[in-house]
Amino acid sequence: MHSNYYPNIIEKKWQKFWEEKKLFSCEKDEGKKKYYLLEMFPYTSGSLHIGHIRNYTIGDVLARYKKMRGYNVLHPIGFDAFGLPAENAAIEKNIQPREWTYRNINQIRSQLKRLGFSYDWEREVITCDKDYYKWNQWFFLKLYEKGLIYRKKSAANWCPNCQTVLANEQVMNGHCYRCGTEVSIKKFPQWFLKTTDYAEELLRGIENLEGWPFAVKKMQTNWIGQSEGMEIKFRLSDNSAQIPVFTTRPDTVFGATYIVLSPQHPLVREIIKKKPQIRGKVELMKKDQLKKEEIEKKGIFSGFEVINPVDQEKMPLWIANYVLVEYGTGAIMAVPAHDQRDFEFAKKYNLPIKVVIHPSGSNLKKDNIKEAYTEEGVMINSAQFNNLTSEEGRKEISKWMEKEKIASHKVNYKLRDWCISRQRYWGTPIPIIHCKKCGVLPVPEGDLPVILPSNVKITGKGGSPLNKASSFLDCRCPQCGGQAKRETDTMDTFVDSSWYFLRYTSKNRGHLPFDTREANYWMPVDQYVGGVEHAILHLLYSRFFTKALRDLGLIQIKEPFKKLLTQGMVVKDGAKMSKSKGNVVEPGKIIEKYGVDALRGFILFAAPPQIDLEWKEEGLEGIERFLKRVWKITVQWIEFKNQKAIEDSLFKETESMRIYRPGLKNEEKNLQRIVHHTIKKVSEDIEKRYHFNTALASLMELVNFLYRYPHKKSSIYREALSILILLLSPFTPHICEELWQRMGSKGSIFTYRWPTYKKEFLKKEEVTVVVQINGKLRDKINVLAGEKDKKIENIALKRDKIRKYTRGKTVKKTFYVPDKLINIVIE
RNA sequence: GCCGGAGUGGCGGAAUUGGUAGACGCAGUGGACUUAAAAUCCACUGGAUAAUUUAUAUCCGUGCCGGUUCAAGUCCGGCCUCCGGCACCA
Repeated sequence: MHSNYYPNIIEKKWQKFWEEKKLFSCEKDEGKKKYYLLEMFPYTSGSLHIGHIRNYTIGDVLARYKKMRGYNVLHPIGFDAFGLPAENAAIEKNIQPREWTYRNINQIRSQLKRLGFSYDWEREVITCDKDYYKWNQWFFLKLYEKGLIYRKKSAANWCPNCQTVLANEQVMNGHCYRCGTEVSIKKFPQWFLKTTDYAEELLRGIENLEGWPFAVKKMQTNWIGQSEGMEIKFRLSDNSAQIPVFTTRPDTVFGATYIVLSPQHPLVREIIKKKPQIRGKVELMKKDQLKKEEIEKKGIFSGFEVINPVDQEKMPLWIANYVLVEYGTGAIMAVPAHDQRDFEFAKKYNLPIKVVIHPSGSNLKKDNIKEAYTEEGVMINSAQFNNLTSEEGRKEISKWMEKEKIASHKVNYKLRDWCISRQRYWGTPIPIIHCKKCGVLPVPEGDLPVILPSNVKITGKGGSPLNKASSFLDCRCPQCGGQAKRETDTMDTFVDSSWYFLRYTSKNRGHLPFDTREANYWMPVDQYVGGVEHAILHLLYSRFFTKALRDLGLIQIKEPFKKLLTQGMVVKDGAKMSKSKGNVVEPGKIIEKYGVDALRGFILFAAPPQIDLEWKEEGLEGIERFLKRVWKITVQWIEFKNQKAIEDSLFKETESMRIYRPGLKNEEKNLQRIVHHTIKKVSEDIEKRYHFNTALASLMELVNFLYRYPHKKSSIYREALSILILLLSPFTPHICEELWQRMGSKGSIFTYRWPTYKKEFLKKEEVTVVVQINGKLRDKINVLAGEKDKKIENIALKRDKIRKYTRGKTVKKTFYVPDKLINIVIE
């Protein structure tokens, strides 16, 4: 046994021990309180970097802590393995995506094991395994049956040279990332999940997510984007068609001076039939609108007129690029006086402006306004609604329009249905068959999984690779038995990650995606830890999936993640660590030099988890120093004792250490108080605030105190030491396990209970009270704790330093904060 | 433009409910140990002024301006800067 601290030796030893003893594998146990801790599983595009390690270290501290608190902890891990990077690697390195992916998985898995995280490896999930993606297909069928999946034409980025679809991140300034050709937009049928069916529930559910960061909830709320208003029916002056429009400002309806259709609005097709001369312009506008950069407003006059149903006024009908077809009704009423966009458009095309809202107390003239007045105000030019405030106007006009049957109340969402089609190889094949005779048919459940063929050539050119794999493509129609073709789209990888947390709950899951009884025991995830970049999509899709699966009767919960912790990035020299910036730190080298515990300690100590972490190697040295100090005082103590004495004195009880004892000497009482204070501080920092940095700081203070403590052979010192090791163990588990065993324990430290503190031992007998004169610190006095304010005042007023200030003045008032501070107000 | 978040020493950060601003650590300075270095240990370490035999004393200080309060990093009003999200959503 070495008397020096060699992290690499002890770390490997205990990692092996934990794995062999299956210390962190868990089973459903109704008699025990469960705790499901989940970290976002790694994407298998390379090896782990410091950011991952930060994520998993945060989770690991919580998992180990909860275990010591007596919870039945589920702490699983897996691999998010489908996706575009594997195809890119296939093209660049001439390697099969599967081979490349599994190589990465093996690499990451061995990294995770070398880091000693407390995972239950028996529950591992790999999303590109057929046993996993089979269930993506199965859910697809179930949701299809329920009418939650449909197919429609939709636009995608298209490279005309490579003849392939591009993901947004493959489009660089409007050009193909591979060949540099200008990217165009192509429309073709794709598969959609009806997330909008759940828009309202997804929105309302946010309110109940008490353990989620406010910022994430806000982002999801904005993303769902609910707005309430009226749908008003305008009609063409020749009565040939109705044009419903959505507005959140029915109070401005008398101010509408023209109506605008999106170029993609269905009515535009009818208009073109009657006015073929605008066809070219409209087609051009449609194309322009699909581009992201387009900002200049452009319009085409349709030649038609529309009647405003509230006053029968006629107004022109325009087609313009600033109206989106996907939102509302694809048409708007334009109120240039009170909407900035309409204002700009009206100015450009010389359209009338009609003021219907005044700022209260001042006048607004249509000829001299420079921008739209979008605030609240008082109504004018609005018939019987004049002189109402805009707020009242909204209510009254809405009521009146509903009565007149010209409008109805409407709630709109920005949230769109989720397009899950990807024209890619490395993903879950969508289980659909296209038959010329029978049409679009789902693959029968018994035929699942539809296996992704291997040895498909990935070239990055000429559409989806599956289109060229005839063994995959050709099949029999499940209905007529004739020749048919398989769907070649694969699923968005976000489908994989929308339910993986359910899969983890069951160990035996051969014939089901997960065991419902297991899922009902373990779910919801009590604590989810991951990057804030997933604040919207992944978390929203998972919430959607959970609700959809609940409606399929597969689970009982409404929300998948009870608490969410979003950790900050790891930065170095002021920039996010990335290969392109050349500031990546190689974790393997750090571990070799300092050990896993020092790396964990640094990550946890340098900043609270929610904020960005600045990588500084000097900081690691500081933690290493601290760990050596812990090592030194413990090993020193062990050397004082013979092994027999250790066994006799220690670890008789598995509950917390005794360190509560009456009749102690002063310095012992001091030690007792500091130990109890540290227990409280560390427990609360972990549990209530995730402030691991301050928890470690208080442990450092305890170590500093123990360093100076004179009676290193006393039993209270031994108890303090063992509590220190227990409190430190979730943060730096390996060194603590080693020291714990050396101190004489037989079992793992993680089978011991977390220490608890007693309030009575937190109290000081003597306290330092700050004396302020008019709020400024002037003196400090040491007094017995719990003294009355009058007594403190008397003592303070007798002090020389204080008399200097009070001489010749009168004391007006004093404020006393018990055992802390007295403020004497003079003159 | 809209919606969030954040600004504290040379640096990372602490101050949890309005009550000693700067815990803990890094870096730095001085000293001990050593033939020497590393390691370790001890002390100091926000700024300014005064004093220095000693102790210290006074003022300033949490992005800026103002307010509330006996007391403000913390609360209120108005700005500035940075970071993140959304963005022609009617």
